[in-house]
Amino acid sequence: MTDAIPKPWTMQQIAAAAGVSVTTVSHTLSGKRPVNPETALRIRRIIEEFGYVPDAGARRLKSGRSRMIGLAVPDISHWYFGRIARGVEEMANEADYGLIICSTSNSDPRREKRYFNLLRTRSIEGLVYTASREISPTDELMKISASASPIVLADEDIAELPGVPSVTSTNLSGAQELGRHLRELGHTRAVIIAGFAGLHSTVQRVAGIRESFPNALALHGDFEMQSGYELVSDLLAHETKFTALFACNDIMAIGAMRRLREEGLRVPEDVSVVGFDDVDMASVVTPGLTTVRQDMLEIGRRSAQLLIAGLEAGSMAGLESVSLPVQLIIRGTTGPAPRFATAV
Amino acid sequence: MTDAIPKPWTMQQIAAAAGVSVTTVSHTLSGKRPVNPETALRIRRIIEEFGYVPDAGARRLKSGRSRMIGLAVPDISHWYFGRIARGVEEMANEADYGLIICSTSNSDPRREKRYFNLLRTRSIEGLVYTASREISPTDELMKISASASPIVLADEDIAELPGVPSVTSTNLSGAQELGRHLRELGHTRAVIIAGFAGLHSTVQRVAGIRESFPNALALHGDFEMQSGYELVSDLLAHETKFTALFACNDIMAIGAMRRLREEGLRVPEDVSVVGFDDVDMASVVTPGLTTVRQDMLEIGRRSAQLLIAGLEAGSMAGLESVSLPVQLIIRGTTGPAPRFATAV
DNA sequence: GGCGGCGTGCAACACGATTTGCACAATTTC
DNA sequence: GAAATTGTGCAAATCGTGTTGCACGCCGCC
Repeated sequence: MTDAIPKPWTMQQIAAAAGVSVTTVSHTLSGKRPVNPETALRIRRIIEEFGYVPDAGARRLKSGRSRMIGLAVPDISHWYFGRIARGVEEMANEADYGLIICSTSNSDPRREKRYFNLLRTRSIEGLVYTASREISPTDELMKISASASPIVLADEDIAELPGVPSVTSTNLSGAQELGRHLRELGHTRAVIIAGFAGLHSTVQRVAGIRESFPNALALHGDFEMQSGYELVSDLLAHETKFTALFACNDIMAIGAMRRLREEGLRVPEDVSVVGFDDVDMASVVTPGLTTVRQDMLEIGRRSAQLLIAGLEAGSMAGLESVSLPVQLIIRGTTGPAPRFATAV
Repeated sequence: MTDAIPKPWTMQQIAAAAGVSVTTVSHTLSGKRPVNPETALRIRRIIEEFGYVPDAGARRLKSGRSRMIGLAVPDISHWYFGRIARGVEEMANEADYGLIICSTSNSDPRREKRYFNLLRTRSIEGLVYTASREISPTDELMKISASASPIVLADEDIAELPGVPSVTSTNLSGAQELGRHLRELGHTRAVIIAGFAGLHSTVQRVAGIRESFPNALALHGDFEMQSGYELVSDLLAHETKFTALFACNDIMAIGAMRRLREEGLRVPEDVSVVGFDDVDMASVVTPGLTTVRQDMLEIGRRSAQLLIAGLEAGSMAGLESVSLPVQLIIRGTTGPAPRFATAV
């Protein structure tokens, strides 16, 4: 055991080295009682020399506060959730909280339970939760939120959880703007590649588009590229006629574009395509994807802010949900509706 | 305080409700001593009913083990680091460890110190560290690794840290393959958009390319898209002649392509472009980017595996660094060298 | 019947940091 | 000069769990 993992110093040892009691050491650190400046200096020097840091577990046990919050995301390797994570991390750091990120693998119930247990074991004081599919009433989330645990929903609103504040984008108005944009270009037939049917955000986006295209055909996918690709295949197999395609997120839009192109259809000359989110890829594909920009970083920040505010207040009651503005980004995938199509 | 944050149950309370001592409750949970099956059942029922979960902090304090590991990444919102994170998370979960992800904001020293302190405070038992820039000898990392703390380097090898195991890709052979590929296409003049000069991975990649293009011009960027864009601008401003461009990562390659295209240069007809990593964007841009695929997920997994093995063994000594194979992915950005250029 | 062994449970301590009550000295105040 | 105040430090209790030493009752064995 030449390279055994080192044991950290205890306050006891520091006190012994300085020739004082642990109380004095504790007080020099917390400043809750005056300590002789001379003694304090000696103690500080020894702490510095030893590289002593108080044990977090013991501290939490005594104080009841872990100064840690959690973030549950379906898949941290998605840019989209990565941005949220970064926002949460920024705010947490600013408020001097640590962050535990939990990848729930698209809401695998076993993992989810595990992560909610972090809340029960007081490893974390609160949780920022991002849902990727609909919430069923039997969910662990329902149980834990019913107990007034400190939870904030990021990026998704769940009607079944009335006491839980949320931070979302104004999905409806974003989709409305997209609809109007397509309308102004002369489009009359639009299809929708939607997300999960039970998600509030999806419902809102579909509703927004339908204000301009009341009877737009809507197919439901899973937000992944493959899904956009396959749903377009289905549409083509049925010779469905459309000049505009709205995907509920950019990734599906990009998958859809690929399939359209394989079919010999040009974007935007034959079909205009729009997405939602403005992920990093959206500006990189050619032509650039017309979409709606959500500020995921800000969603993360505000969620953390809300959660921490609740923690400091000792209660989540009275926290108001936030809805952030979105921005229409017009790039190259939208153009005037082709003549022949409007004539069909 | 109608919605005050609820206090969890203590083992004490469970014991009282079951009419036994805490010892008996503890033993029914741990199984370290036999408990009357009848009593055990009663206790288990009450635990279930109350939703009791043992306090993690107290447990750690007593056992000395937190069953948590940390992951430090420069920016969690990058797909690249997100993949690593997911791999680490998968393995950690499998081994029943929790994961704390720390975004170091491109190695902001203040944050880094904060995260290394997680190690010192025993909040985490070990750390998977991914570096984004060179390590200077004064770094906090040097200090902490000198104390034989449980650390594994993911995605980067640091020569100055001899005792710290690492998990990397075979950067050299990947770059060699790229070089040979370009050579076979008839290219003779290549430029290199490199990464940070102090990174081992960058050094290896540049060396690999130079085996085929001994005097390739090398410019250093920061791995971001903007940097690829700007360095190509510099090259163009000097009317530098080249028919092949190697970027040390895909993102810079994509930035470079954008600038080339703005200049009216076609990819791959006028200039062949290759990247490194095979990020998700690489297959989405048109034409698809020829690159070298690294298995970031596996890098994450193996790093976590290595770290956890060290933790279970009680020592990091004797753990061997891992080098994972890479794969050449030929897409549309590479083609035969143009005639006129080879004649220059 | 005495003895050892086994099953079962309890009281008490340990983990490391914080906090409270108390003691002792030095100083100030009337 | 006695009393009150302030500064400084210690011992001990506390947080919730895990573990150890010990006790009690029951069985079987000689």
